[in-house]
Amino acid sequence: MTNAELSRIFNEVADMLEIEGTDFFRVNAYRRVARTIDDLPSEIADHPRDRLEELPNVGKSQAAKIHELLETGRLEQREKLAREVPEGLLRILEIPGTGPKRVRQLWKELDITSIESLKSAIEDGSVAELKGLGKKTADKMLEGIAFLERSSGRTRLSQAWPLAETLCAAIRKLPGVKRVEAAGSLRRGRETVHDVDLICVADNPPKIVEAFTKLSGASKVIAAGDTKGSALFAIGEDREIQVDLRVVEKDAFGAALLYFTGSKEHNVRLRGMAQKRGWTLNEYALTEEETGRVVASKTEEDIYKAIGVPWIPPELREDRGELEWTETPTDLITVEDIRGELHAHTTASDGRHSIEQMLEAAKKRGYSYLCITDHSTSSVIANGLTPERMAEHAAAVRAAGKRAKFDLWMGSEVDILPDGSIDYDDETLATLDWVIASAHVWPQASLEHNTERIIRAMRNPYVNAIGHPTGRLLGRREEAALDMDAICRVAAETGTALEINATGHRLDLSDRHTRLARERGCKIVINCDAHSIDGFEQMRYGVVTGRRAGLRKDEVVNTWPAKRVREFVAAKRER
DNA sequence: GCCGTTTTCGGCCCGACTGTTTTCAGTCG
Repeated sequence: MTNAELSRIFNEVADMLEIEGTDFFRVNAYRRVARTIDDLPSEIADHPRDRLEELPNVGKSQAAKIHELLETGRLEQREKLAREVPEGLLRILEIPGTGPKRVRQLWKELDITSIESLKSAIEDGSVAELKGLGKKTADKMLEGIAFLERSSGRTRLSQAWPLAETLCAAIRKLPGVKRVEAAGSLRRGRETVHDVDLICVADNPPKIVEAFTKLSGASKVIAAGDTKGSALFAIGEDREIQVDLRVVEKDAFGAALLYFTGSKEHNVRLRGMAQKRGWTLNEYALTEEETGRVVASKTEEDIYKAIGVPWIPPELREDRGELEWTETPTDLITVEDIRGELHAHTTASDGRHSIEQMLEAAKKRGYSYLCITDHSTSSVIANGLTPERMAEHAAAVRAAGKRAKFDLWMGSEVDILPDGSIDYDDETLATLDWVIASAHVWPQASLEHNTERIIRAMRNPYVNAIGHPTGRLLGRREEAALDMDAICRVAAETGTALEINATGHRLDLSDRHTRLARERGCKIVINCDAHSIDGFEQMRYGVVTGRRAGLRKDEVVNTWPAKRVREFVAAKRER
């Protein structure tokens, strides 16, 4: 049983307990276990069973449940709950604005156990007659159902980030606005976000909230108060995402930014540390409890400093030990550290732009090198290059680099075939400056087979990096079953870099796997896998993913000068 | 149900907003 499956079960048990009316804190304990499991870099099935209790938020009782699930694939408690709580209620719980109390009320008083029966009960007016509800609440539920049906799950960072930028720019132009920044999971760089949180300082808060709800792209206003507004905004062709704007006092900006950036767990711990000093921390300020004196509030730095911890970069605010740091790391990877792109396609295979156009785009970004890595023979759909076409392409690439006086490299994104062999022979590979090996098709195979396939590729002396190692596509395809620990060990041993593919729908490696790779001493390369000149813009998504793993500049191959990258390639070939 | 430089029991975040309420409950983040 995988971590993802276990975590889903614990969350499901939490939902069912909550609908049953269980004490909130007990319910929350299950959610915390789910999160702990979700965060683990390695499979919990491989953990020593007698040490489960050492995991945070896992006590005796939860350890026994994990054990039961791993041993039998079942959980007695969950099955008992499932007999009591109809499955459809879990779906109803997902409707925005509908929480456990309402779900329980609908169930007990109207015997509603599915979205369908809820819809008809709303339409015949019986929901509106329930105590504490009315027509407005019922109508909101209908809208919530519609929202649920057209926006499945979370939105990719690469979709939410540009929207946040557009909205911030528009809000900055409103009269009286002093400052506006994105907070929330978007600021923390999570691969997907649930909503967008914006924090704003302005002269006339209610006016700004109102103007915000009328911005272009706002499709529905959910709330508009004196200091807070919520609206749905269109994203892409058929998606919407909720955006919350909070207007705060100038002096409270730091406290608000900290509070609304989260994570919840980071904030809870930070508040605990403040409490030990007799202070309280909320979205307005860090305050001395007895006197009400404001200790700090204007900037995040002030607040952290007062509490006695260094400023923590947002991407690392996940309560994974960061509050025990004595100083802020100064060498965490940034977009400015990136010196070149080592994964780019041209019209020779499936890219949209020519060698020259890609070269110009790289130059424009201030890169000092670029490697052209078109597909190999087997990627037929991507117009992969036969060795003969590849040789011609290489000549064109090298000539273009010479003409432009730019350090343009010839490489390949070569397919890892199902048996782990490489699509070009060694003689062909030896002509290249840099080789990324990627698995593009994942035939149904065991974890052992998949792992062996990647490891075999890494043992090839000409393979310098593994592209998008797990093959996942956010919201569309699960990562392949792989023993990532073993892969990281062999990557470190053979001098093969693992890629963080920065493409918005990949982010593969994930932050979690990047953390594991760091622990195993692997080198990382952050690539845009650019299929057009716009593709280079995605670098920031890869970089924040790395930052979430605590990735340092020196651990990232393409922050190095070209000479050092060439030495990295040469070192593996000489082994 | 977990956790502990305040503790093995008693906390565990709490304020904004909405709707249905005449003083508050539910939801959300």
